Amino acid sequence: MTNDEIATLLEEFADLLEAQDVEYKPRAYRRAAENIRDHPESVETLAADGEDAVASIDRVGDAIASKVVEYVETGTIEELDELRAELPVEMDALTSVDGVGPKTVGTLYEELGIETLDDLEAAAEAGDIQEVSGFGAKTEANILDGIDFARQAHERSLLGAAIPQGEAVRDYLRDLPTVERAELAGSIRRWRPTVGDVDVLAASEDAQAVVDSFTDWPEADDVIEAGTGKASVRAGGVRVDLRVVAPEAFGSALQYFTGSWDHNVTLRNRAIERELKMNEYGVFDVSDVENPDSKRAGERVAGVTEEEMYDAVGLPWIPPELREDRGEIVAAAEGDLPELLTAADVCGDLHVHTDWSDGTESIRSMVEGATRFGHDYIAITDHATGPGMVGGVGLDDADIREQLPDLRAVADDADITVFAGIEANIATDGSVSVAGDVLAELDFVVASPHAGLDGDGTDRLVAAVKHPEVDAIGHPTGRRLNERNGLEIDIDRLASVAAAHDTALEINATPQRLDLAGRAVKTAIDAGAPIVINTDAHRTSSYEFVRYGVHTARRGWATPGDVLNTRDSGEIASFLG
DNA sequence: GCCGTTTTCGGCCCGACTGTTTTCAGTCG
Repeated sequence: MTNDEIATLLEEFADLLEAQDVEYKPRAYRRAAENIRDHPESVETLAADGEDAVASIDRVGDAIASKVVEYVETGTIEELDELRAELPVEMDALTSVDGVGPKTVGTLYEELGIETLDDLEAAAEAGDIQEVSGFGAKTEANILDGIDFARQAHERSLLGAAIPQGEAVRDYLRDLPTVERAELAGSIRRWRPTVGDVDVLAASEDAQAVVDSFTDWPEADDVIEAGTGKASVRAGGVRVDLRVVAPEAFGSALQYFTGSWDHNVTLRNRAIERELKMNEYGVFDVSDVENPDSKRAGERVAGVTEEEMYDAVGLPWIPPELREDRGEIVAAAEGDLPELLTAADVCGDLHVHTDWSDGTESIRSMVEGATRFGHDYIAITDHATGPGMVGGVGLDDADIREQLPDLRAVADDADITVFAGIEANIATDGSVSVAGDVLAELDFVVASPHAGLDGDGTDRLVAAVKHPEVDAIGHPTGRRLNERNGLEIDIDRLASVAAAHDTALEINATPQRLDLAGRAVKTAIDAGAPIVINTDAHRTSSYEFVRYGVHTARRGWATPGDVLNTRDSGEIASFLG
């Protein structure tokens, strides 16, 4: 039972309550759900320790904690079942239709008995929906339009898919003569591993012209809505939201729409303490204002740039990746923000495959590709055979010894340093799939879990960390975004052992993985464990994924000094020696 | 239902857009 599962259940609870016009509770359930989903430990495990342990999670109180424990123990929540019986609808599916929320679902069930997407489609096609009070022909047509999109997976998009789309629309907007500035905003600017949509912000004196050009964007498949200051389109299965603001409010809008929500709440409270009001239009001095509730009351003291916004509340600018309300505002106030690493700091890739295992290119081709990419060194780490290596892609000990002379020969010719390595498998008992004397002949050993990727993996990984020949743990949890959650790991314990044994923990930059995640990276760094950012490239075109790893590291507050492969090849060699 | 260097009771972010409305409700971010 994953945290995500529990969170989804609480969100259904919230929707059902909201459909019945219950006030405030829905928000309480949603905030609890969000914090449970993001909780670093397994909430199922917490629940075994009782309600108090669950209630220790922020925004989770006694009532919700007892429901979570009930769910973990019995597999069901009585009160939720009662709500479902009163409103027996496929809430998740129905609310994924654009413009349909819990209240609409409630009304359509009461009036027309609609329970499923199929019911909804049939009612819309029959013209029944526009007969319901409060609904009209237009609403009915919009619902019909949105059903197909809702049926297609309404999963969140991978950052690796959303970023290229976002950058394309951003650059398209920047090229418009009416646009002064354009930036991505929202979770994509914070580089969250998955995003619900692409948010883009533009500064212009002529909002209507920008909206018109945006809806004409050649890559847009469909226009969802278009107003005077904002518009939404679908492009390649992703929803892209545009907002246009006046140039003098670009900084405040960018700050506001970048979020996170919790970061902005903390920031806004800090503003209130200083008799300031902070919103998407700027920072306003309301110390002399009788009614500060109106949205632009008081003298405007900031808003053109983000730097100005933070400066107005006595803070330095905070990088978007840190804006998750995990202590960044306190750190900023005390001058303790980390000097985050950048893509330019990374000078090598220590996890690369070739056609000796499941890569698509030769050793030489991968080395040349890395050279063109600008790396100073790489480690060739083909798969060793072992659990999870199906179809004979993995190298056995004899294969590894056979590959080694080839590898050394390419290395001798190369313009960059080439380390001879292997990606060994970590079995469920923590053993490593390659003989110790073979590993000892290699320069770099990354050990990774590839099978049995559920349950608690801490002991398993700790055993691998302690192995004398293992230099790094690859994709530690084994998660694949939108597919599987991977191992649960006590990252505190793993990291402290890793620190003691000088074993690096990998941020695997493959967009489907991004493993470790930012929050775990921060814990690992705090414990003193070295981090290594690798692409796990199976072809030369994948070297560019390194930026997703870099920004994941930034989400974990990483400085260049925390990351192994910011060091030059000589320093790497001595780390390995 | 949750939470508190304003608080254990009385508040909960708020503005834009849409569609349906005679002044607003629902959705969304």
